[in-house]
Amino acid sequence: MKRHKIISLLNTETAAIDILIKGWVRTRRDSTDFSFIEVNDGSCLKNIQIIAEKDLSNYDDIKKLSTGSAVAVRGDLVESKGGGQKWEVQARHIDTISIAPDSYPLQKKRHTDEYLRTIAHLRPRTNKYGAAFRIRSDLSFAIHKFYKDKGFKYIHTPVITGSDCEGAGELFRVTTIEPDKVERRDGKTDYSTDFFGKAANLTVSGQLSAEMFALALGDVYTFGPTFRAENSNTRRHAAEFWMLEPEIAFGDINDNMDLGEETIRHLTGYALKECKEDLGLFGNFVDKNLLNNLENISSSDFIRLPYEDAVDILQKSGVKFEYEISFGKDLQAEHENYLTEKHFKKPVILYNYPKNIKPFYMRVNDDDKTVAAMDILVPGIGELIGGSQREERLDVLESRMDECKLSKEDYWWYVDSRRFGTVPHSGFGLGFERLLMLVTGIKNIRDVIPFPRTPGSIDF
RNA sequence: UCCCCAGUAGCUCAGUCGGUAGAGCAAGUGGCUGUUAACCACUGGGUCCGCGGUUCGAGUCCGUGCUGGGGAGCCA
Repeated sequence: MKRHKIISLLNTETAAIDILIKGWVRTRRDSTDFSFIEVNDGSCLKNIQIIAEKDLSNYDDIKKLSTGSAVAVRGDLVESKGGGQKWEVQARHIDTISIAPDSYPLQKKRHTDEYLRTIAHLRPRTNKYGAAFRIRSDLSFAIHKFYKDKGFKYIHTPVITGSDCEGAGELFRVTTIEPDKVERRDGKTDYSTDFFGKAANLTVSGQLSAEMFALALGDVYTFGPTFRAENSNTRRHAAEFWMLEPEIAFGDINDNMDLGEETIRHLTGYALKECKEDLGLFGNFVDKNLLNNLENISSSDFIRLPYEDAVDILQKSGVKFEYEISFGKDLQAEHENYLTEKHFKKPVILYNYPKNIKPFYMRVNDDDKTVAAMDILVPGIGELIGGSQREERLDVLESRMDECKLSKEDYWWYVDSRRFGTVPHSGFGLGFERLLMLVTGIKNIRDVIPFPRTPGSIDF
């Protein structure tokens, strides 16, 4: 007999005879002649209430069902005689699949996020984390749907890369050489005997590969794990995280800003529409303003501001910042927060940054001072998107690589793409966990990824 | 990596001036009840993060290490 998902039973309009559910006991309450058992199967936030009468043959066992135990219940879906729920299951048979001992760490009360992080293998069984990871699943799907509907092709870019200085932070080395057998040549590690015959690393971005495919398939995107070995200890950074990276052929910086804004607004709108029940939990218990904030983000235009104007606003704000801002300096967190949380109180797209603080591949503007970069900053999180129009002119790209002291030989294939049919193109990276933080109101990135990897922490 | 805060029962926390440990919830037992974070009574439960020091005496003060959290930098 096929098991029914609890979500479909709770959403049904009609009673049903002889259904089967399987799930985990959240709580049991005993009455004189029967027990109430609340069962959750992960298909939705809500539990279904099971009525187990004492004339069931294994009623003694049923009264031993503890929080966390697994059961299979056959019975009838009937209208509930009590308040609080429309449907309940009048049980005919309850099979105990497994009993959780009283050492089961999840109790019928609120736990702190810090404690739940120490039992990350069990935390998806809580209401809050179940909801967070259902939303994560739904928004992953929404990304694919959104880009497919726009005619973008999904590209699987490599996780292991040979280019060792993409300019986006520290790298995790990939090697098969035993640490105590490392050979040295000219004072450096000799990778010629290593698996790939040269140094290899986990990718910090699929962008360079994605650009090659944008110049072939038109509009493309990548969506997968990314690795940074930075010793970052903040609530916004993880060593392994997921990044969405679209790349638009023939698109300029304005097309790029349009796509970034549309992506964020679409995904927040999608969550409001398709994840109502789970999102409601976060609106009630995590951030009372969450739903209003998401409505505002999804329904109103973002601010677009050249970097130079942002510097001007910050300088004239009268606010005493810890770090002074002036043209040529990167914005500090306090500056970003001022713009998104105090001055505009909404997402802000900053563009045309000074070229000295941005990587080699960003397109140099006519002023020769700035590049066609754009960051999307959102309240509470900071940078959610970073992107740019790419430098498509061979001579400009090569001279920028020289300025940044990058080896053109190592990037020969990247440079090659500017020789053959080069066209203007643009793209960005969106931190998926940061998007989930925005959508759920969860304040720590470790709580929106199933098993977080951070400096000094790789349990589970 | 730097700055700040914290670590006491299974969980969340209190612990006054340095005088040898407490609550709520959870668990166990019993009772009651179409209940719904059920309720009532009773019972058990402690390496006060580790190490060292000061002191007649340290959960409390000092040093140090570890772990966790917040902020900064790096970035998505």
